[in-house]
Amino acid sequence: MKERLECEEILVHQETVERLQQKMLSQDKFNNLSILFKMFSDPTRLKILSLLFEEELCVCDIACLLEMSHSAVSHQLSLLRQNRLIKYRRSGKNIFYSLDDAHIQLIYDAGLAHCLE
Amino acid sequence: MKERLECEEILVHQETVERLQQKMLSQDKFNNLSILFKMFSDPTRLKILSLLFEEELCVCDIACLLEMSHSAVSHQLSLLRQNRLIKYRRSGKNIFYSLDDAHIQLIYDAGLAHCLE
DNA sequence: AATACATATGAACAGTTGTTCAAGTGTTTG
DNA sequence: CAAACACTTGAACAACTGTTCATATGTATT
Repeated sequence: MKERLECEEILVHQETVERLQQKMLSQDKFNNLSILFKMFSDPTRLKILSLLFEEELCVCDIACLLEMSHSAVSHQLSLLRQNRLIKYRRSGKNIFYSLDDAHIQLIYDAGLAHCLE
Repeated sequence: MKERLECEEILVHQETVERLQQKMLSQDKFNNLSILFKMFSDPTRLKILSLLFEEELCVCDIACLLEMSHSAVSHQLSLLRQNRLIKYRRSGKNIFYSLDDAHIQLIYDAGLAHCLE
């Protein structure tokens, strides 16, 4: 705390800091944004999303493709659903998942472009 | 395991699964991508990045703007540096950080666009 | 109605993450 | 060169994350 005050008064580029302070988004927006990116920060969820870019799939299909238990997949789908990245529809015994929003693929693609340099 | 085998042989859309299997990226790529997105999955790091989009800043500036300890900021900067999102240059006693790659802002902006709907 | 099936959910547990505290660099200034 | 400064680093710890296991829900079939 003492550190910070010294810094603020003596060392820092005062005008720069004040200008940037105005521009900064609210804590809430940063929190929401971090939650969105958190959805992309796990390989299992990325795999699921990449599959759903191609087409609608049921839990069973996804579990097979990922070689994971239905339960593990279902938990991840639940997270993606809660955060509005995907939606679902029931068809008889199956539940089909698909993307909820075209933005999602844009975010994924922007990340992938960076990774592939 | 038994569950999965049953699924693979009886229930799943066989052609769909096989086709998607071909298309899927390697585990390595998914891992790298998840690490990249993990950098965006914390509000503190998002704040830092958003500041660096505007201009080069020293640790002290950032700590002031975020009202956080130098140490906490430095740890986050270190992570961002290790993962090549930012670079730094020393100038006397100060170390100035800046973006390492224009892609970074594209990813951030794609996320923000989604959040703001 | 009873059973089987596809998926969901809750609890529990190991592994990871982000912060703090204390101590350590490297640079400038007197 | 000693002190002050700007920043980094390592250890430690609470909080969070992702998986597993066991159980529950809802739908179709018999």
